Amino acid sequence: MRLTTKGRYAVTAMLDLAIHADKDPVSLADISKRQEISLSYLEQLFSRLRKADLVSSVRGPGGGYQLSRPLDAIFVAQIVDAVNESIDATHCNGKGNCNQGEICLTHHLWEDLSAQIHTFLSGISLANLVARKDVQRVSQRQYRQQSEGRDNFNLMTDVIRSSHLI
Amino acid sequence: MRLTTKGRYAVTAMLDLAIHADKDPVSLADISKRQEISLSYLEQLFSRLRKADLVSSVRGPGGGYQLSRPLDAIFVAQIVDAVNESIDATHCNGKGNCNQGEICLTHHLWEDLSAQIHTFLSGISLANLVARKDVQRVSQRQYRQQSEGRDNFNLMTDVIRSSHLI
DNA sequence: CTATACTTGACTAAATTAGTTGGTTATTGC
DNA sequence: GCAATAACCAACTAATTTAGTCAAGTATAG
Repeated sequence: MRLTTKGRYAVTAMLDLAIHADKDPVSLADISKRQEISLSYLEQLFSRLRKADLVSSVRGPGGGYQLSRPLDAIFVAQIVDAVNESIDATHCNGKGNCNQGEICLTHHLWEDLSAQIHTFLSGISLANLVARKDVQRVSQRQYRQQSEGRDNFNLMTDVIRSSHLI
Repeated sequence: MRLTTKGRYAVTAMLDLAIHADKDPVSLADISKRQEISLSYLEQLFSRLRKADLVSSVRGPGGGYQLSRPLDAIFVAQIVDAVNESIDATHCNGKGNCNQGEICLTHHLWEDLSAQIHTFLSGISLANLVARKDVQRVSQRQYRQQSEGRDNFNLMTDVIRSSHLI
């Protein structure tokens, strides 16, 4: 799990897609204008998002991209993973021949930590973000709907429960 | 909140420090050998960790670095923040003159998300990691002690409660 | 006085991020 | 059929970040 501006661009673009998609596909040119991300950079990002099966494309005039799944089935972790090469395993990769019996403190630690963050971001869906954004725009308060809020809370407690650190 | 190998190096080095510090300071040369991180790179990292007041230094022979606070008062988020320049605010920074009334979807979204992760990593202390590491080495199971586990769970539920997304 | 080890700064190489250029291919509508 | 649209694709460049090197210092223990 790597977390840089690249991931932010991807999440932002996907959220833009989520917000502006009713039925017709959304062109990258539109996203580019709205979010001020260069078109060609978006092309690179969406190439990966498509390979990760998070979006599907429609060619030709009136074409563009569509989410390939409902809002509540696409999670921030998936988006970030799709555009970032996974973090390199460094040094003694798999071989286990690390120095003086310390048995690779480096690896296990960060990989676990990384998994934690991954699990955390797997708990936040585009639906969550859209809901938050909508409400933020409408009234700045009064979000956290009954059903959505409950589902998310349950989801998060599961995340917590399945974590190893706590 | 940025999350790259740089942060991993810092967390690893700090954990090494936490494990090998009884009373005497630990030299970067030792950490360098054990964790296979170049000495000069460690020097750069510890320069920042010192400025962030996470470690204190002792010069001269037998010198080195010591944690400037107890294990349970140093959190992963602080370490990562210390070595990473904070993520750039991009485009319409503060001015609010974003395009066609969208009022900077980009910012608020990612900054909130970023804050979430920050809060999450603020819940994991060096003490947590050391405990985990110890137990992992001893028996691979049977961690999650009574008291520690409870404290952490409470801490995390607070984190969850204070979050805005869920 | 000397060895140790932190401290500082400038410099370099590699990798990643971000963007550019210049195409091609598929599709729609006239 | 033809023109416009917009996805696709690859190579190339610039900027930034990461990682490491080099070469000075300064403080201190013995």
